[in-house]
Amino acid sequence: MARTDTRFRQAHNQMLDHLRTLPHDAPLASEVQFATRLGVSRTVVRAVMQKLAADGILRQDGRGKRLVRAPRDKDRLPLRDDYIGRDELEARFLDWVLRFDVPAGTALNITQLARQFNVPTHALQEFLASLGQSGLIERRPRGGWRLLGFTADYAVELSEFRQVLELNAVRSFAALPADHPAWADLARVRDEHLDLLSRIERDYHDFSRLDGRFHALINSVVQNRFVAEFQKVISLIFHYHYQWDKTMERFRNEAAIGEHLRIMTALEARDGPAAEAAARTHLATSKETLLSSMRGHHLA
Amino acid sequence: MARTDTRFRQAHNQMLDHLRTLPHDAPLASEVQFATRLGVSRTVVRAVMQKLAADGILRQDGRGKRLVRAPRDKDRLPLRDDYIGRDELEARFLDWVLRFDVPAGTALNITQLARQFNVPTHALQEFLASLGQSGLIERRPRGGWRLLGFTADYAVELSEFRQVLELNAVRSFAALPADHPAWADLARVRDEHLDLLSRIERDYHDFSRLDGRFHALINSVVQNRFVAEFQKVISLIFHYHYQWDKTMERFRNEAAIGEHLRIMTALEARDGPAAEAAARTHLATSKETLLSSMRGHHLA
DNA sequence: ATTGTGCTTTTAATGATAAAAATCACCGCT
DNA sequence: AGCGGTGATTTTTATCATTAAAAGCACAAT
Repeated sequence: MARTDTRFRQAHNQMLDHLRTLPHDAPLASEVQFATRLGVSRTVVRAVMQKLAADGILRQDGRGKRLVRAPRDKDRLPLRDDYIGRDELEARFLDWVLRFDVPAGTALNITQLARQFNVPTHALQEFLASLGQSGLIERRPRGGWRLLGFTADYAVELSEFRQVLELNAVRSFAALPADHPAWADLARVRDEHLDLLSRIERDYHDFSRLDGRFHALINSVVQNRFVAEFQKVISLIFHYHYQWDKTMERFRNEAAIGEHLRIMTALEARDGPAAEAAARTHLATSKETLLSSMRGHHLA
Repeated sequence: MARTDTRFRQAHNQMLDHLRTLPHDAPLASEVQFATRLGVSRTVVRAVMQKLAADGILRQDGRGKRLVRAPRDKDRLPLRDDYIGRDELEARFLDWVLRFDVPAGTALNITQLARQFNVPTHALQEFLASLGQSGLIERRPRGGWRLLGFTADYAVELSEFRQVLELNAVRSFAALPADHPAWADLARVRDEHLDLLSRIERDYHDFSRLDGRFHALINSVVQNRFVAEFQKVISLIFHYHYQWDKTMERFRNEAAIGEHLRIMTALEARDGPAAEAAARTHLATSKETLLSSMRGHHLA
């Protein structure tokens, strides 16, 4: 077969919902209006109209379209469980790779993966291609894909790259003019750190999100699409690993809060070099945590 | 139809070439040996063998395969002009985008582009997806692709990103131990600069390649797959723009050689800060050149 | 002039299909 | 038994025809 008619079915059902709100024998809006309202092309609207006319729900002659009878529940078209979207696919794929510790060098099987993730093979192909630049995946010369895998090497290089980007961001941050809105954000995030620190015993789990916000803030002062793109990969991977390594979690998080605070204090004092040094320390810790988490997971 | 049989045809012709070197009635090697020699799977070898047997060129019963008659020229299978490879596609695509100055926001037409570049639609899809991270291209929500375009913004951000990476590389370079092989490479590249400078009047065109080698050398000391990946994009784009902006080319190149030499002198003196400063100057010039080249091209 | 509809053309997502690779099963020889 | 080979079968992936959806065109009605 070809394209799914999911769009048609959804539009059809939405149209039923709309018709139900209308009084009997009411005149209907134009095709273009419906098209924009439902977010589909006019072709789909026309197909829906025709179906509805055939089912005796409305009558159409030219532009004089009218409601004939109220739609019933059995008029709805069932829609098969749809394919998952791109973001969902990304999440599931990374989860699979990282959680099951797929060995480096594994040849990926498109068909099998496509079934596993419930996507058409094409979508998977495209997804893998888009992952190409992240260095996790490689195209085999004679077709097929190979998972390069999330190795220790990879983690080291990722951390170093992260360090390059983030130290640069810290330097830029320290040089911001006093009236830049980022300073207000920084004060807010600092308070959140202090707040979390006061109740760390109980809520140490909340650190992961705060960590994400902190690094996002630091990097936000560098307006650069390439940096932003990589930041996505980086935060994704670090985020995933934080989820597992539960050893010493409370301790690690408390220490990390301290390191964050030192960076922020130095920044607020406009002391660039001190901020850079503090950031360097923090990133080193972060790298160590990532590596040890990998070692632990690998032995498991 | 399905997969092309290009592989089969190529293997077939290669096999003919091989058979021609053999004496009459000679016994042939095993299928596996041919498979590895021709770089294809055994299935293809068998298909070729069968065809050759059907054409009366060889006789096969079990493992006793023998040459029956020498192959003639008309036994060769014609192979239709094959699809172009990935690198070729990349080159052509960038050439198209940059040279024809395709306006930002243009919706790309897969089918048309596939015809234009002589690739199957699928290959193009995959290529566009792989370009996703480069920020030149965007997936439209309801299918299709949009060219974000090579705008001034893009050039600025690319240059800044390049600066972050390359300054980091320069710092690493200055800190290398004295016995690192990169120092020898540096001396060689420096001599090449001096050499080109002495004959700049005539050979100023040769600078583009030397420039590429210089920056590649600087970045080679950072062993990082992410850096390497981006370096590819960066050098590609800068390379393309160098090709057009012919204004003042001789002057620009001479000046650039001087800037390169200053960086190298500082490096050889192990003066990190001086090298960084020189690199900063050079990258600023480079950025200006790129921007002005774009302005010139845009008005044309 | 604007808004709407009927009809046609174009485009891209999907599944079927065939080529190629990988795997299995078995044989003959040492 | 173990190695090197062939025959047959089973995946697996690149390509293409097909169809839903979008875009475009011409004209009618207000």
